[in-house]
Order: sequence, then structure tokens, then C-alpha cells
Amino acid sequence: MARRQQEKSQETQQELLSAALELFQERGFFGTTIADITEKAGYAKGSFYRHWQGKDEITLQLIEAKLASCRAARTQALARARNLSEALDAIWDFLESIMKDKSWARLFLEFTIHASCDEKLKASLAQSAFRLSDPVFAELVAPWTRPGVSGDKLGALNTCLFEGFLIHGVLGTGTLDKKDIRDAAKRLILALAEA
Amino acid sequence: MARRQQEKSQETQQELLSAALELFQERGFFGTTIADITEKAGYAKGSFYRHWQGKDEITLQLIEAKLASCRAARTQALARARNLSEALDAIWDFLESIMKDKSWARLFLEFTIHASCDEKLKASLAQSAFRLSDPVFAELVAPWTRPGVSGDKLGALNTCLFEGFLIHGVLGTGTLDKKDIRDAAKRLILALAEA
DNA sequence: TCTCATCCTGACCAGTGGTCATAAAGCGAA
DNA sequence: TTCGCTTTATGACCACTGGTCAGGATGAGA
Repeated sequence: MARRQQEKSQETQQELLSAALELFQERGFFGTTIADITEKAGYAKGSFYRHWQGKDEITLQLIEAKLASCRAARTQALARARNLSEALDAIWDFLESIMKDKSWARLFLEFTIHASCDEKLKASLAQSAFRLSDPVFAELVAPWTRPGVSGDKLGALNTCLFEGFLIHGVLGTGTLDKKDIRDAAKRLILALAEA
Repeated sequence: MARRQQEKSQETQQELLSAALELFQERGFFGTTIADITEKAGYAKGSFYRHWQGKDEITLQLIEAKLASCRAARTQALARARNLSEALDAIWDFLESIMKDKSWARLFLEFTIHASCDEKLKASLAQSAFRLSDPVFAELVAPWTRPGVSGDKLGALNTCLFEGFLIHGVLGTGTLDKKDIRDAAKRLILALAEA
């Protein structure tokens, strides 16, 4: 059987993923080179390209894995929500869980901006579960919004506040905390949904 | 006199600035190399470093120049404002004038994220007139906010919406337009300022 | 033992930001 | 005009990046 060879390959991939994650958290997306990753994992640079096409691909994979683990909790909480306020809380619990770690916030932002310069990557990003896309948000809040209110727009505004807060966070002025932004988002969305 | 030499130097600097601006708008901050800039302007790469320490410095200069031209109008409009709503409109006129051009929005974002990885640059950015800093906003809206309301927080929230909208813009989903975000910001700030 | 597929290597490439000895040109004075 | 001196401009050079690829090592099956 060729199982052991495949297992070795998988193991290598995992080691590279772990190394990449650590380095991204430490030095950010732009600050990490592929040579850094392979060196940390104990492989030659060429090995990287057996598993991914480039830094973009491995980053996307890491981000998706991170989000997948946070999404389960969100789905459960949303199922329990009895009104729009509770639904928004579930959504913001999800958003907060993503960024509990500041280095994740930076990685998200760096990658988002980087992706915005590349059409293909932008498409992957929009399709992936990375961002809480507007239609998804619309679907989540649909049960509690009045007809005529665009759920997409509510979602986009919510995302603006969230991603703006990410920038606020990485710049480190510290004027706002988690609660401030959540309250503001809830206030805004509730006001608009009922208008 | 050495005037003609200085004039030539100034002229070179201007040519490089123009070339840099065009390229930044076209290809973004990360997509533009220093060799691109000097080549477009018709100089050798080394000439660039007579005028700036690196890409960061020339970018900061370009951004500050852009903002300086927009700030005059803002100051005038704010002086005429008779209530918080009008003041917010003046501020959003200013913000909109900055990124009327989509390529500016991307440049702002790219540079902001890039700066967030560098302590020195982050300080320059905070100090510069680049971002509508929280204290400045607080001062602008102070005449119309109730005591006990933190103008800094209002400013930070306003900035979150603005910068979140910049991301929304560069990702090009197009769910929101200028008016949506301005209305949302006004609604939020007015509600909080009067609470 | 002999193949052959898989996994891994590291020298190699073009291109990056940044440096610096050198060349060219402008300047004022003799 | 001619001679220094200063300012401006050059492009080869450096260490580094993302990415490639012929070839070496290792394991699987006959």
C-alpha cells in the first residue's frame, strides 16, 4: 500500500500549516515569507509548493478552518434566538469569537486588503465563508425585519462597523471596546430594521 | 546662485511625485515599485532616494497633500453648521471628497494596513491629518453633544463606519452607496449624542 | 533485487527595496 | 576661460522575495 507515503505527505502539510499559522500570528501576512514557513517546519522551500500554489492559498485554508470552528456555535445560537436583538447578539458573539485574538484581526485585514487587488482572490473571498456576506446576514435577520427593509444593506452596514472596528483595533488607539461596537451595531440595525 | 540647481531638484521631485501618484492610483501601493516610479518619471532608481527614504515617505506626503486640499472646505462648512446634523454633513462631505476616487480609497486602506505593522509609521499616521482622529471629531461635535457623551467614541464609531465602507468599496460588492453610509452614520451619531 | 511512483531538496531565476562609488552638470571666482 | 567645489543623477551592486524544476532519497510492489 501507498498509505504510509500519503500519511507522511499529510503530516508534512500539517506541520507547514502549523508553522504558517504561528508565523502569521506573530509577523502578519506580509511579514511572513514562504522560506520562513518551510524553515520553521524543517523543510526545504520547494516542499511548500507541493501543497499550495502560494501564500494566498494556504492563508485562505487557514482562515476557512478558523471560521468553520466558529460557525457551529453561531448556528446553534441563532436557532435559539427569539427576536432580532438576540439574533444580533448571536452574530456578534460569532464575530467576537473570530477576533478574540488580535493577531487574527490583523491577518484578516491584511488578507482582505491584499485580496482586493486581485480579482480571482476577491472572488474566492466573497464566495468563502470568510466574510459574513450580506445575503447570509439578510437571511439570518429576515424573520425579524419589516418588509421593505433591505436585509442586504443591514448586513453590509453591520460588516462596515465590524471591519472598521478591526482597523480601529490594529491601529491600537483603543477608544472603543468590544461592547461599544456591538451596542452601536445593534442600535443601528434595530433602528433601521424597524423603520 | 544655486537657484537653478534647486529648481531642477524640485522639478525632479515633482515629476517623481506625479509619477508615483499615477502609479499608486493605477496599481495600488503594494503593486507599485520604486523602479516603476523612477522609470515612469525618466530617472534612475537611485534618484528616488535623494528625495525620500522609501515608499512609505512619499506615500505619506501624497496623502497629506490630498487631505490638505480637502480640509479647507471642511473647515468653512463646519463654521457655518448650526446643529449636529449639519456638522455631520460637513464631515461626511469631507470624507466623501477624499474618496470620490475609488483608487484613493484603496490607497488609503492599503497604506493604513501596511502602517499598522510598523510602530513608527503608525505613529506618523495617527499624528498626521490622515485619519479624522477621534479627538478632532470630538472637538468638532462638542458644541452639540450632551455632557457625559464621549465625543471620542462618537468619532471612533464614525471612523469605523467610514473605513468599513472603504473596505466595502474596494471589495466591490456594491450593496451600499455613499448615501446609505452617510445616513447610517448620521442616524447612529445623532441617536448616541442625544442619548 | 529491481522498478517506479512519491516525496523532498536546494540551486536557480527574475524581480524587490535599498546603497553607494562614480559620473555629470551647474556654480562662483580668478 | 579655466579651475575647483557642490549639487544632482546614475546604474551596478547587495541581500532578499516568491516561485521553478532537475535530480536525489525513500518507500511500495513485483
